[in-house]
Amino acid sequence: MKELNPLLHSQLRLAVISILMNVEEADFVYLREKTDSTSGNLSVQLDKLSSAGYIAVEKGFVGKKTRTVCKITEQGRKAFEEYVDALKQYINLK
Amino acid sequence: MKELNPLLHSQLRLAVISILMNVEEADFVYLREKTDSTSGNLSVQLDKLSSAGYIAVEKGFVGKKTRTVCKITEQGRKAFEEYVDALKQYINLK
DNA sequence: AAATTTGGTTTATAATATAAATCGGTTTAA
DNA sequence: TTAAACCGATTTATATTATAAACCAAATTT
Repeated sequence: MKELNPLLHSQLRLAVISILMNVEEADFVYLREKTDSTSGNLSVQLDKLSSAGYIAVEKGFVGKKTRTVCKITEQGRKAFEEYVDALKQYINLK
Repeated sequence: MKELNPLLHSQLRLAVISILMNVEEADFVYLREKTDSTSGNLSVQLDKLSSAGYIAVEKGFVGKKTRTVCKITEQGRKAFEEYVDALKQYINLK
């Protein structure tokens, strides 16, 4: 049985990647709301995804307020697709 | 986003349940080989599945040797199906 | 200008997964 | 026989992970 990439096999990180697969980009606040997570948890998990090269994180400003924007990378896309592929072995999709 | 039942969202437990979904029953040694896990790890995870009522574990003998046989329960089946259902939200299947 | 809110990071704690050590019994080989 | 190696499995110790609590700097509100 194929292994399930542990970086993606985590509810919050998977949710983030899943969202980022379907949008051009998403900011911190949006991700926090969509995933219904705490800022601390999200921050940590974004760091992990970013360190792995699965997402790109850019910090900027909107007016005077900071804004952290995330985008999935090509590597991230690939990892996600492989993860889904491995998962199919477990959940036996028709 | 629906939550992913943490009891099933674990590589080894998911593998076990996935196997048990497709066979009438399976013994400890078979599960250990199929999942390529250690006895210790498997034993712990079977306990958790069993305590949750997701599998039924029976200890018996084959000749003089002990044999631990596992079967998925109705509850386990249901939990697995719900898990797969929730997962679909994340992996966006066509 | 104090209090509150916003966007986020750091750090402490709780939960989890995993492997190492151990156990009761069996078979094998001396 | 009996000691060594082996088998099926459990217990326990350790490493890893996830999560929330506490915190921080800047902005906004009162």
